[in-house]
Amino acid sequence: MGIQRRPLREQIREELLLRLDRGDFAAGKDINEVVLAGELGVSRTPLREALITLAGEGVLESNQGRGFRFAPVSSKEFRDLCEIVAGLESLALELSDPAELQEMAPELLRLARDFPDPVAEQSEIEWHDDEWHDLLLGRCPNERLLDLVTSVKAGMRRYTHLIAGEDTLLEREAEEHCRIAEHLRAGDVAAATAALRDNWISGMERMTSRIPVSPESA
Amino acid sequence: MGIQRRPLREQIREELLLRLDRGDFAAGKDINEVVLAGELGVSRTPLREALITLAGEGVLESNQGRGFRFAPVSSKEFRDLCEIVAGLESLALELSDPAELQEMAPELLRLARDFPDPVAEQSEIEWHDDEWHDLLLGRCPNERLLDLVTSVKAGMRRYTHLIAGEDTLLEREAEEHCRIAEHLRAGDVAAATAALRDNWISGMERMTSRIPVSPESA
DNA sequence: TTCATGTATTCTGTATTCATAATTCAAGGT
DNA sequence: ACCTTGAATTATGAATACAGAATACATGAA
Repeated sequence: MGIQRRPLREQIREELLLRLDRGDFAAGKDINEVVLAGELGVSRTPLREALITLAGEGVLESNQGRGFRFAPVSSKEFRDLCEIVAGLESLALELSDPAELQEMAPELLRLARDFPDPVAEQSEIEWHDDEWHDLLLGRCPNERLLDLVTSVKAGMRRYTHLIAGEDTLLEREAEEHCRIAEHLRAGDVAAATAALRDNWISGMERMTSRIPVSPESA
Repeated sequence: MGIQRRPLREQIREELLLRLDRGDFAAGKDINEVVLAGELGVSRTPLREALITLAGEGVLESNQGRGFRFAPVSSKEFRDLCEIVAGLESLALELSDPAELQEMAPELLRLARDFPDPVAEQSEIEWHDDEWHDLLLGRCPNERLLDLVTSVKAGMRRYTHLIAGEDTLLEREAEEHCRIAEHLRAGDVAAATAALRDNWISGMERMTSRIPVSPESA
């Protein structure tokens, strides 16, 4: 094992995203830096650095003099994010080597069928889903594109915990992953790309009804 | 006029991008925070905040214990960035209302023909080009997408000053803008999207020979 | 001469302190 | 009763201080 020596700001960022997944933070709620820094056991400096990073990713908003707040959720923004990720992941697939995609198709199919039990931990399900997408895109030679996908997906984390515990949605997700993998196995990248787009668009529609109306309208 | 009260970190970020356009910084060169903060007349705190933001946008790299450095340029990365921007701008165009696009086509055409003199300031040429693209995409309802485009383009600023002073390139750029605008005027968004993609891809090819070999290979 | 090792210096990463903008609350006036 | 105004409080934005890692340098041994 290697001794991990990473900047606090990165560890803090990840911890905050984890808490976001757990639904710890009320969207739209202002963040008190002193209190949060105390909870995390760090000083305000690296905390603020993490907050600034997250603001850049769209997870937080910052207003002059009023500090940071978790950006309120809205179905509009969620749809926007889905469109972006759909576009980016499709692009990544198009830029990948078709031969390599075909090569890893069986593995993708296996993983898609091996979807975790609906009773499994929510976090495990999400991890499995991320894993699948990461494997799918991993061969894309455009590294910046992959980084960008990761960053945009971080901005979607505010929404993922809203979908918790819907068995039918899970099954459909697994189904769609299978379909994508089968297209790849058949060597039809264009069809796989289209299916991937559908995967995000349908996910968007499935989710959109579950997003509470913006508490901003008050 | 309103009194401007913006965080120092934002002003610093812009100043650094400006200096980048001027080619002030040697790519790959380490940044000395104390020296740079002194030059800018600010303390290290807001400077570091700006550096972290720029690192998130891919303009800078950060290594634990060694601070920040301007990410070295490489034709590989430039191609990656062009692919991304081509994809994002195309997507933005597809998501825009075709009717509105057609409506503003004449304005786009006018601006494209009104390209600045080749003898004009490099900064003015770049400004004009950005302006054109901003106008083209401005009607896209996906705000997050537009923010993302802006952010990715910031990461390309390390490359723009390399193209300075090439008349033929300028002419071709203007030509391509005209073609895109004409497709829009004809109501053919698909053709305009394809032309926009070509605009970035050809820009990539025009530029790629001018990028010095990575000083990293040493 | 060259390589290794110990030491000094430099600079980053983090904590702490300070100044000022924003908010809250209470008192006074309409 | 309600609105305005101003003081007190709170929290952010920025500057400074501090500790430790990384680098450079010099000294000594092979």
